[in-house]
Parts: sequence; structure tokens; C-alpha cells
Amino acid sequence: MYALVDGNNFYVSCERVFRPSLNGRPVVVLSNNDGCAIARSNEAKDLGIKMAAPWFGIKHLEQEAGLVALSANFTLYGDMSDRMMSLAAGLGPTQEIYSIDESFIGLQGVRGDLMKRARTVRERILQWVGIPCCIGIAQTKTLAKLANHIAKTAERKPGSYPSELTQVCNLATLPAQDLEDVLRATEVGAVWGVGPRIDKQLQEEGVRTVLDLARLDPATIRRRWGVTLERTVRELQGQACIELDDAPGPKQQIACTRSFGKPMHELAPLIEAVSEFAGRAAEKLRSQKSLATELLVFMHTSPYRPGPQLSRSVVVPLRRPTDDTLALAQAAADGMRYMYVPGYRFIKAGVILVDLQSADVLQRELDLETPAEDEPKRNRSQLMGAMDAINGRYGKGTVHAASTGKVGPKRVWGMKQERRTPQYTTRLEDVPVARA
DNA sequence: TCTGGGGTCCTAGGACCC
DNA sequence: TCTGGGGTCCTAGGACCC
Repeated sequence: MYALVDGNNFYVSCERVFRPSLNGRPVVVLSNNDGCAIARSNEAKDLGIKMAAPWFGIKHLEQEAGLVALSANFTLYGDMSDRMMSLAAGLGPTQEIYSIDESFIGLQGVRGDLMKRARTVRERILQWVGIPCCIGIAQTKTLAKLANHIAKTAERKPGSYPSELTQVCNLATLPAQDLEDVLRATEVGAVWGVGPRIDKQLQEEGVRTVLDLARLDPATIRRRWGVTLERTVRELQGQACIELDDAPGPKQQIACTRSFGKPMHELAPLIEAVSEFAGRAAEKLRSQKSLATELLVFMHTSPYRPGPQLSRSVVVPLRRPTDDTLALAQAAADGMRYMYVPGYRFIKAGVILVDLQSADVLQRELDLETPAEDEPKRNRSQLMGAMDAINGRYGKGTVHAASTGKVGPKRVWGMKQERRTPQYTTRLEDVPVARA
């Protein structure tokens, strides 16, 4: 038995905690570069704003409908997420943090009234953290996701489902006939694992509702769509195929990619940008105690704009597996120099560290390394440790590779973030002050 | 006339997730 | 003027092995 705890309109809800005046108003949170909407309040959804709608296309709603748009404040959301997750963990013995705003809870061995317990956790998260959330409960993770979807929809659109399914929805205790009705009332595209592509194919086959999908034969599904969808169907039928992963391993790849505030056509700022991206990726790499053996650099022009298009990438092999910011920044800069061609307006670039391995099992080089040659390497890793400590204490980018250029909001390739809110919970200067 | 069978590893691309 | 970022898993096909 599983529960899924999921924050409602999470980023918007985080902002509302510190600006209650946003309650009841249409609010969106914009992606990096203020490009498009990545979170919407219910009021914004009611205005017809779609997920990932480009900002320039909905900006007119500021004037016409009182829409409020905020730049994404991921530092704030990450901190609020930690608080919410620690309370959600109280629902059962195991927890898988699945994304910034949702976690699965394993409910094995939980006794007593599950509904009551879930409502208590929900109330506690609302009161202590300020985030409204919904909880879905069922025999499998896919059904728990579905239950959560139903709990949310029932709350947002009264009448769409029986009212007792709002906020906390337990499909496991629903009588068979009621369960069927609920599955019949839910579109197949709402199922976890059914994306736009498969949704379209299923529709063409006449599979429109979750009930239609749940009644299909798993073997047929496997032949036509593969094991992934087969698992989904079995999970809808109550057979658990996807286990709770409460101790995920280290990441297999680490990326840092950004769109620029404006197109770049010269080499120098592109080198600065990818050097910085490599440095950020290296920090993440060190924090999970991994080493990279290869680094991929890419850049491309905007597919939305007219003019010549170009997309290039290059894999830079590293001489030995490393987590060193300077080595990775150098490799990224080399890769950029290698693939750069003048005459294009590049809108995005990035660095992806691939082929990661554990820092504990570093293979040394045969016969080439004497203790004397080890010395500078040890110094280098101490340098990285010092860098991480300083940046941890005084803020990101306090010390960085010189190749990233002068850090600051003025740099030519920097992001547009015109509507950023304060880091209420993680910067002393930004902590709200209460007046008597 | 006619040329095996069984396996692993790697990669690129596609699909999905939030 | 203007369209995000960071991941995962699966599959097919090719290279290679004995």
C-alpha cells in the first residue's frame, strides 16, 4: 500500500506563504529567463493558462485579469520542500522523495485509520509549512498517483468526483462499483506513464478512459507498446510492479544548462558561460562523491526564431576521472572553442557530465604516478573542498574559476529574472520581519 | 546450391516524469 | 523582443566475441 503526498501548485503555494495577498489571485511562476509559466495557481488555470505557456503570450493578462507573474526562486522552493518532506515522512515507515513537491510513502505495517492519519498529516503540512497538499492512497504507486490526481481534481472542480474523495483519496477502500465509476470518469492521459504520444495512440484505438486502459490485456500492450506501458496497466489492475525507492543511488549524469537572456554570437561569452556551467556541475558532482570521465558541451540557436539554425555538441574525454572545477571548466572551454562557428545567434548552451563513477574506486594510472606526482592532486582536492566550504558559507559563486569571467547580474549572457522574490528562508537579510 | 548460433556491450533516439 | 531545466528508463541496431 502506498500514499502519494503532493503539494498543490507548489511553487505558487510557496510564494503565497510569504505574500498572503496573492491568495485568491491568478499567479504564475516563470521558468528561468522568465520564459514560460511552470506553475499556475487555480485562478491562473481558470484563465486558461496552459503549462509551459510562453510569458509573452499571456503577459496581456496582467492588465486584463490581474495576473501576477514571479520569477522562479528555486532556493526558496527547495527549502520549503525539505520542510514539507520531513512532515510527509510521518505518514509511514518509508519515503521516496520523487520530486520537489511529491513523495511516495510506503504504508506497510501502518495500523489504525489510514484516512484519519492522512488527514492529520495534510493538516500539519498546511499549518506548519503553509503548503496545501493532497494525498492519494492505493495498492500500487500508479494507483496512488491516480488517487492523488482525483483528490486534487475533486477539490478544484466540485462535482467532478464524489465529494468524499477531495484532498485525501483512498482508492483501496472504495467499493468495486464506485472504483469503476471513478476510473471511467478519468481520462487516460491522466495516468502516470501515459504521455502525449501514447495518449494519442490509445485514443486512436478507442481507449479513452482509465477504465478502458485497465481492462486491456497486458500481453497485447507489451507487443504494441513495450514493457513500460505493460507495467502501468498491471499497476492499474492492482499488481504492484514499481517498487518504492527510498535510497536512490548517485545520479548517472549531472547537467547544467541555461538559455541566455539574449542571443550570443561571439565566442568569448560562450566560453565564460560553459566554464561556469561546468563549475556548477562539478559542485553537484563533488556533493555526491562522484567523478566524471567525460563531459558533453552543447549549444544551439533558437528554433522559434527565423534565421540560420545550428545545433552542435561535442564530447570531451577527460584525461582521468575528475571532480575538479578547474579541469572541468577547462574541458568545457576547449569543447566550446572546438565546436564554435561564427555567424549564428546562440540562445542556449550547457554542460552535461556523463559516465560518472564513484570517487571511492578511482583507478590509478599504471606506473606513472609516484607519490610526488600525487602531491599536487591532493592539494587540488583540498582546494576544491575549501571552495565548496567558502561558497557554502558566503553564497554561490563567491569563489570560482577565472575563466567564468566576472560574476554578477551584469554579465552579457546572464539570465533574465525581473520578478524574483526574496530568499525568505535561506538568507538572513531576506527573512521577513514581524511587527507588533 | 551452398556460409551458424548465441551472447554481450555500447550508442542513439524516443518516450516519459516533474 | 519573447518559448525551462534536469532527470530516468527502454529499445533497436551495430560491433564484437567465441
